[in-house]
Amino acid sequence: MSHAGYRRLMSLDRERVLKEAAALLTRRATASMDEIARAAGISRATLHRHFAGRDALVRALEQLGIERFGRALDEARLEEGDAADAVRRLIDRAEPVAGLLSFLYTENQLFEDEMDEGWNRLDARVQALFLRGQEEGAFRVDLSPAWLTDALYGLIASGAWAVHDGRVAAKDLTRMIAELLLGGARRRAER
Amino acid sequence: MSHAGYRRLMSLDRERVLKEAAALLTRRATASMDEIARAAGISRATLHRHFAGRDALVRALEQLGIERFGRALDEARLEEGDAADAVRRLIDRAEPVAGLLSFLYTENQLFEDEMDEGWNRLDARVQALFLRGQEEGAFRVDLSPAWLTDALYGLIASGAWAVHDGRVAAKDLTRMIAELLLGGARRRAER
Amino acid sequence: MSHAGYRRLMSLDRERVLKEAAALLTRRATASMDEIARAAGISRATLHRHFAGRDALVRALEQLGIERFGRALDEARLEEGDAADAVRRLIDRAEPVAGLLSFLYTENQLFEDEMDEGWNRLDARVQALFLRGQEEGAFRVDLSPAWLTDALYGLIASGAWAVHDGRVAAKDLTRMIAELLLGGARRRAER
Amino acid sequence: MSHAGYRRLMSLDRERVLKEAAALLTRRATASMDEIARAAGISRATLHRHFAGRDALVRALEQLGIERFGRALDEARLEEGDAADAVRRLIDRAEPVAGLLSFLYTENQLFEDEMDEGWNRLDARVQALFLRGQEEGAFRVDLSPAWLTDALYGLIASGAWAVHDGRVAAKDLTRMIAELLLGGARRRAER
DNA sequence: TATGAATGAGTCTTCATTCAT
DNA sequence: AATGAATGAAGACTCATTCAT
Repeated sequence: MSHAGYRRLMSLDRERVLKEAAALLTRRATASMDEIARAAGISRATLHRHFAGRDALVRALEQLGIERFGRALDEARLEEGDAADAVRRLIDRAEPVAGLLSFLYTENQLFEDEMDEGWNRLDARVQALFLRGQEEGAFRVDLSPAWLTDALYGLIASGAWAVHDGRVAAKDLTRMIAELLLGGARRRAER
Repeated sequence: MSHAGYRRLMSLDRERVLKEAAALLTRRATASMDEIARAAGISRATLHRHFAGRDALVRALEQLGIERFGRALDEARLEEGDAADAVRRLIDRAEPVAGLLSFLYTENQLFEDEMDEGWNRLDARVQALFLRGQEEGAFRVDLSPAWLTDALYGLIASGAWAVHDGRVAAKDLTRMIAELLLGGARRRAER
Repeated sequence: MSHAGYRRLMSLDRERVLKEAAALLTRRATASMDEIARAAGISRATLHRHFAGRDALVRALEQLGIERFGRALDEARLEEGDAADAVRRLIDRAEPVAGLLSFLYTENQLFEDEMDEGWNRLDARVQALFLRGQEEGAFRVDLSPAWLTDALYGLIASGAWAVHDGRVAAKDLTRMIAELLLGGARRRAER
Repeated sequence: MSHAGYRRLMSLDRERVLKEAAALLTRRATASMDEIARAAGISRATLHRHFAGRDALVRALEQLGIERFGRALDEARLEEGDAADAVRRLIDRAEPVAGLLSFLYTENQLFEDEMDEGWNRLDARVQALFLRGQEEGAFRVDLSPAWLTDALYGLIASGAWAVHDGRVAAKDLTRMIAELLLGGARRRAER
């Protein structure tokens, strides 16, 4: 087997382990390295060979989260068409990444100040969407893009919990988040 | 000092420790018993005398959280006046409890199914508020009270983070949450 | 109240506590100071006022054990009459002290070498009884008085367990120990 | 080294640790996990890897004690030949296990009722020996097999102590126990 | 004197990590 | 490269003892 082939295999393996770790840690943030290893079907020692330590694993998950959220933003084509529709697409695509991002957010309270560069870039893209909506006259301007962005994250997170706990049907999730974020709870005169 | 005085002091002491524990664990959910004890200015052993173990401490915090949120609901007078105004009062009062509730929510993933009776009662009161708003024609009916309730929690949580991270001014918090929850991001025709 | 009266009261109290401690530790050698205090109906702190520490308590129990066993020897009138009958009386009187002595024996493995003077005196009295029996021609001489003494202790201890676990009736205990110790298991030609 | 070799080593290792633990706990029942680990030449953590906790270790020692005592019974060939001779062989073989059994007996006061099945089987074999002796007319019938069995244990235990404390010579032990148990202290007319 | 409260010292246990095969 | 074994470090918990009232 070629050297490249080897590296490719390793990479696939690593990705699989990462995926399992994400799935497990998303459910239980305090899962031990042992549990993670077992969930991935490898030994603790091997897990440590893939990721130098717990921190390294979390950092790798961070990259995974950024990558996934980045892809979600790409797929949502934030710059195209009606801003409200773009928000709807964003919610739809971002929702599967909610658990992972939520875990990373909680986990990284420690490293607070050294917020990842990559993350900031993605965050800026979301804020830019809300800014565009305001500039186009679609969104109100008395709520800052930064707040609308944070609010979006919060709604996605609580929406994910609501589905997980069975209080909201999975198929309604995107619509409920979008409707609330865009239109709010108050009844509108015209609609 | 009288016997009653003694008992009162003990109670105050316990409450003080609990408060410190809440403050610390809200900031860092993984704080050790040692850190908690030091934060409260007592020894680890004394902490263990007050609360039989970590679980007991968390359960006591649960009661504290429920008590505080209950008081917030009382003070917000949910049954009085305009439903939208009641929501505003609720946000204002609930916001200081956000951190604690958020911690408890995360911590109790383990005990998931045995959700506290007391908590359910409080949750029902919030849902009842949204239902009243819908019945009075103030709130839209295509978003369930359960979801509006979860959304409120999510917005309060992300709002608290936004303030904590300096993205939103503390004094604006209540208004921003209320405006978004009630009116949404979309610009209204009439305003 | 007179000074002597005070001391007398204290002494009574102390004795009662000691008795409770003996009863509890005989059952569970690892009982904590807390349990002992509660069994005696006083606080841990008060227990510590009576006995400077756990060691002091055990030493006091040692004295109690020696005193009780000494009284048993006195009551058995070891020097009087038939040696075999004296052994029977000894077993009968010593049996209630068995638990306490057993506890002390186990507990004092640590202090091994500094065996109590008082205890040695009592032990010597028992050995003297067996020696007398040998000299009078009643007991065989190929088993040393020291071994017969140890054997007696062992049989009393296992007898106490057997009663406690319900394998032997309490009323039969003295007879069974005495018969075995004196006559052995083998069937005799003449009897 | 082969895989089988690996597994065999592990097993040997575990057995060695168990042996050291038995030796230490027999001498001092309150030895800490740390001391046990050091006695076995491993770290506390490794000890915990071999035995999930103190309870698990004690339970493993229980199995070891049963196994050893069982082997002693096998080697004593209780069913063969003269019952008295079988008792002598039993004492000779059981004596090395005395310390361990004594420790287990004391330790398990807590679990009292759930006496081990395996142990009961062994106990029954000893009782059966005494019953056989009675049926063959060799042993007296006014002392129950159950009591003779308990008495045997008690004599072995006190004999072991007597040797340990230097009151009886190790080489005489078996004979002294056997003579006392079988013939008693009283001088026989015929001999 | 008696006791509720406090604590230092120690034990058990778990975890992330390294080692040796 | 993968893994069973080993371990240092750290956390939870308990206990005997002391303090302050």
